Amino acid sequence: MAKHDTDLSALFHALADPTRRQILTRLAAGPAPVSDLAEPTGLRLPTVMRHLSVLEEAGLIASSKDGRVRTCAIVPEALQPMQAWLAEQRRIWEQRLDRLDAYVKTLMEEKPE
Amino acid sequence: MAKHDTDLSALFHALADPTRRQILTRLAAGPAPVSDLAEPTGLRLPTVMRHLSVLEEAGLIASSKDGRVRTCAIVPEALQPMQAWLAEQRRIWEQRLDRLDAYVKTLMEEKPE
DNA sequence: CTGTTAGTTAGCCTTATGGCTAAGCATGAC
DNA sequence: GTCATGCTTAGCCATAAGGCTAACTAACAG
Repeated sequence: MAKHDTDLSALFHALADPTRRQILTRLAAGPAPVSDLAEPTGLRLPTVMRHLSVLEEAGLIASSKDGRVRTCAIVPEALQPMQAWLAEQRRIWEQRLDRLDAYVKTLMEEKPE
Repeated sequence: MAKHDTDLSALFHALADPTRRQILTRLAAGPAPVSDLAEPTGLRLPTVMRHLSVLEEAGLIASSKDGRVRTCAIVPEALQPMQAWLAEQRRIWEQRLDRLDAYVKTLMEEKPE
């Protein structure tokens, strides 16, 4: 599979955790040091550190240390690959929507589980 | 956290696996039985079955059994929550883009790792 | 220099994930 | 009935994920 597949996996995986999405939302309000990010999660620093490195490896955040304080910030372009994937899928999926719509409903009525 | 947070986690998690994305892409071409989905993955049936149930629990596919054949189909609306989350994030993130843009670049130059 | 503050690293624990084989259970073909 | 087919279930294994504590390092503050 192509390289951007790896990117997508890392991206989706990073976003699959509520704590990490919480951190991102917090960072949307502006850059913040690690401790500030940790506080509202109720988790310990080392745990948050790992969430941060997952986010950073996925390219969703960038960070830099000034003195003993590490400041983190979101990287807005990071969502782009996902945006692209989503747009492509919706394009394909919706081409078949009419055909599928009734069909899927039939499936779900026949056998909900 | 809200209920749709659980949904989002399940959704992102389901999409984080390349095999599962491959299956979805295959299904975009139209409904298919389990065996047909398994074949191009090179994985064993039970393994594929588990991928399918992850996809189904995330609401991304629906399936029904006719005789001994289970047919699977995508559920296009399933991407909607993700689409909504993405749109919202991009909205917030990009509000700060000007301010952040230069800042993040500074961070990354200072300390790439 | 001593003490606090902010991260960091190392290492442990438990659960989840992703793969497998082997065996089971329907259904459809003979 | 018997047998192949298509899915299902059970259970094993290795690795990854997400949490923790404890101990260490690097700045400031006095």
